[in-house]
Order: sequence, then structure tokens, then C-alpha cells
Amino acid sequence: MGLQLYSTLSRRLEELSSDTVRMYVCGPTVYDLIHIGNARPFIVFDALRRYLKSQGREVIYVQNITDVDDKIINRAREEGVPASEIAARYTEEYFRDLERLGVNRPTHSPKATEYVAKMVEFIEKLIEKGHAYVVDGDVYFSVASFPEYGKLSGKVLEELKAGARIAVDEKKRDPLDFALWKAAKPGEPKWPSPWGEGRPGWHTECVVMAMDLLGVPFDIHAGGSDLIFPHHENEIAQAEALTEKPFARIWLHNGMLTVRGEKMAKSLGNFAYARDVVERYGTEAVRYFYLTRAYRKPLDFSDAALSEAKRAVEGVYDFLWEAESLPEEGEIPEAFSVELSSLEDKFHARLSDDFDTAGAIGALQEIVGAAHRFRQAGGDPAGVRAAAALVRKLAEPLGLFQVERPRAEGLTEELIGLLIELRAELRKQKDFALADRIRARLAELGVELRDTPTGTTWTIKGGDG
RNA sequence: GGCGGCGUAGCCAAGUGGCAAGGCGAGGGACUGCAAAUCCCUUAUUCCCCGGUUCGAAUCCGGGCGCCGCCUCCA
Repeated sequence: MGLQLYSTLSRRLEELSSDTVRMYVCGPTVYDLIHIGNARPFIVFDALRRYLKSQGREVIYVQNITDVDDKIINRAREEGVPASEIAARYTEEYFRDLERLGVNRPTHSPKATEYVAKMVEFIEKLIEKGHAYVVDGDVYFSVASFPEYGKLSGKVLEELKAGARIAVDEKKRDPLDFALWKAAKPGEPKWPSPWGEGRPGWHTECVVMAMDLLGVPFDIHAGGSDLIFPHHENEIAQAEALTEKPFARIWLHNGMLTVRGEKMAKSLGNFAYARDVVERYGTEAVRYFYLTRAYRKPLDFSDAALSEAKRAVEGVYDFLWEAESLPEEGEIPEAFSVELSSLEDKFHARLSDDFDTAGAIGALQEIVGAAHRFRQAGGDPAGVRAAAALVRKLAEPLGLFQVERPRAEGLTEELIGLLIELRAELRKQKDFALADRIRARLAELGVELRDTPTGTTWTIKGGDG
């Protein structure tokens, strides 16, 4: 099964054909809880990973944890605790949030602090090769030593230099040079190095970890579009300057989550913590919200959008749980099979085209609609069940629609059955007041009744977590 | 200013050369004792605007307008 992905580097679709896919996704800096915008790449690329697996490929998925950084140090100062404590706390919270978001754990979650020795080695080699230089215990990468600098972001060196927004640092030979190693200031976390005690710069960790765990070139490097420059540009410069081989083949970048059109960011104060959003709308509504928009486009966060996603998810579950309660009987007409399989093809075709999850979910919804019509037209339960099974199967890699219908305990279930039986009798006797009272009281208890031509069915509401 | 991207119904949104997916919402109808759910019909002769290419364009080309991201830490 082919899969074309739009690479930022080549600016066109590229075929991903490897049987073993090595992918690297930029992870969090653990100085605070992640906000819902941070969650976008985690959800989207997790879905991509699962889809690749469902195609029978092996996926090695690496996502770093930046546990040494200015923001962590600042936070530690504010709280008067060691930076390592802040990092440990938010690393743990990050893993909890992944779970809440329904995101599978990466194959590897390397921490920057575990890679300091390897980063030092890496930086030494860059210095030897003439791509980096030492100034007062700091080490900088020399952008001028890598002629291809700018190829990812499409930036031209001369124009960057002309830009007034680049801070002038006396120590740098060139304002565009970036720090590979920072000399420790008093009270900061520090590690020994040939240039004195200090800590690694942010742009280096991803390179060293990816090279160590995946080797180069690896298949996919992904992250938010705000990382294209300078972060990913700098990664490419370091890695390729040293190895003289391509770093990553395909570069994927997700669009930003916005709020009323503006990027969601901690610094703008317009953010919501991921866990609070999940708490309010449920895991699947959040995933559905993200996956019904092309991952490369910006997406606007709002209560209305999340509520809509929640309703849409509930609609699909209504269908699934209802369908799965039908008896296993009857025939699946040829015409209906054909319709289902053409929608299945459409689903895969959409995903193969730059992982168009929104189009694919559209196909899923079409399956639901087709099944409703089939049933309405008097189709056998077997066909409806087949449609439900197909939805389950296709949605699995997206991390959607896998929740089983909530059931009550044995006795409770029988008691509900008894109430339904009594109510049916009341309805027959036209005692609708009492019949409606049973329905209303059950609804208050979270049991929703539905009268269908073939009898009354029930579901427990609020199943999605 | 440079680079990248976006502009499709009331709202969200897929589609990138051959009759405009899907979701949410709204209105009408069927079913029902009622309710819910479901089904049917209606809600874009048209895809920001203006030109061009083509038998044919939302889709390609040129020019506008508007919005966003990056150029500084940032998913």
C-alpha cells in the first residue's frame, strides 16, 4: 500500500516505501504541563505511526524529552527547587497526559540529560571538522561552514543577516551561529566537558538522539511548523555537516493550533492545558477534532468546535453500539458488500494522500450513513453488523471508536430488562404516564431507552472517557 | 521586508483538470401514544476577486485583496 507524504524539505509529496519506518518526533520541554496545542503533533503523528503499523510495517518511534533548558531553570528558581525536580515532575505528567490523549508510548523516550556525554563527543567532532568553535566555554556552530544552510526553511543567509530581529551576540563570529554548548552560570545544572562545565544547547539533542537510536538517514522527522526555523534547520546543519549524509528523508510539520486565529502559546496566555480539555470533552472528541482537519493546516480551537466533535463521536457510537446489539443473522447482499468495500478503498486512498485523516473520517461517516440506509430499507442485521465491524477496523489506527458499549453488571442488566418488559406491558395498556416515568427515571440513572419497531433497546450514556 | 501556507454552504471541513465528500446546526416530511434514534427532502448553479490557458477549472497560469505562521524561546 503506497503512502505519499508532503515533505517540507522537498516541498512535494514523497513516497514512503520502507518496511521498517524510523521516525523522530520532537517532544516536550518539561517545565510545565503540556497545553492542548502541544498535543497536536503527539496525536497526529501517533495516528500516523499506528496507521503504518496497521499496514504491517515496523515503526521505530522516537520522541525526546528536553529536561535541561532555560525554562526549566527559571521555573526551578521561581519554586526554589532543583531543576531536576521540575524536570522529573513534568516528565511524569507528560506521560500521564499522553495516556489521557490516547497516545501510545513512543518506542524510545530519550532524555537530554542521558545524552550529555554523547552530545559532548558529537560537538568535539564538529569542532575537529571545522564546523564549530569555542569562545569562553561556549561552543557555537558556524553557519557559514555549511553552505546548504537554509534549505529546509527556504531562507537565504544574506536576508537573515539583514533582518533586524536577530540578537547580536559579541561572542559569535556570525549572528546566525547558534550555541551547541553553553558554559554554566552559577547555580545552573552542569556537566563536565573539554570546554569547561556547562550544558548542551537545545538544537543538538535531537540530532544526537536520532543518530544514536535511528541512524542516518532515517525516514521521517516530524514536529510543529514553528520548529522549521531555526530548530530543524539547525539540526540539519549539524548532522549533515558532520556525517555528509542526509539527516532525515521526509520532514513533516503540523500546522498550529490557534485561538480566534492566533497561535496558541503559553507566552500569549491563550492556552488550555491538554488534560483540562480532555477532562471536559473526552479523549475521542479531542482526537476527532484534530483528525478531522488536515494536519498541515492551522486549526482553530473553540468550545463550539470541540462540542461538535463530541457530538459527532457520539453519533458514531450510537450506530456502533446499536448495530452490535443486533442478532447475528441474515445475508449481506452483494450490492451492499460492494458499497462497503468501495468506501473502505476510499478510506485508504484518503490516508495514502498525505495522511488525509479528515477525508478518511468522511469515508467512515459514509459507511455509517450507508448502513443506516441499508437497515432502513429492511436489510438483514448481518449487513449492519458488517458495516459496524468495518468502521471499528478502519478507525483503529486513528485511535477512534474502539470503546465497547458500556454494559451493566449481570443482575443490573436483568433488572433493566425487567423494567423494559413491564414498561412494554404498560404501553400496551396505554398507561403512558407510568411508562414515561420509567423511561425518565432510567434516563436520570444514565440508562437511555429507545423504542424501535423491533423492540426497546437501551444504552448507558457517558461511556467515553 | 523575506520565506512558507491558507481563503470552499450558517459554522467546521475534504477535494487540486471532468457533474462540489463528510460533520455540526437549521427547516419540512416519514416513523412514534409521546420522546429519542433513524430515514427522506431542503440549506454552495458554485468554491475570496479580476483576467488567462483548456472542449472543460474550486482545481493550472498571471495579477490583486484578506488572514495566519516563521524569521527570537515555541508543538
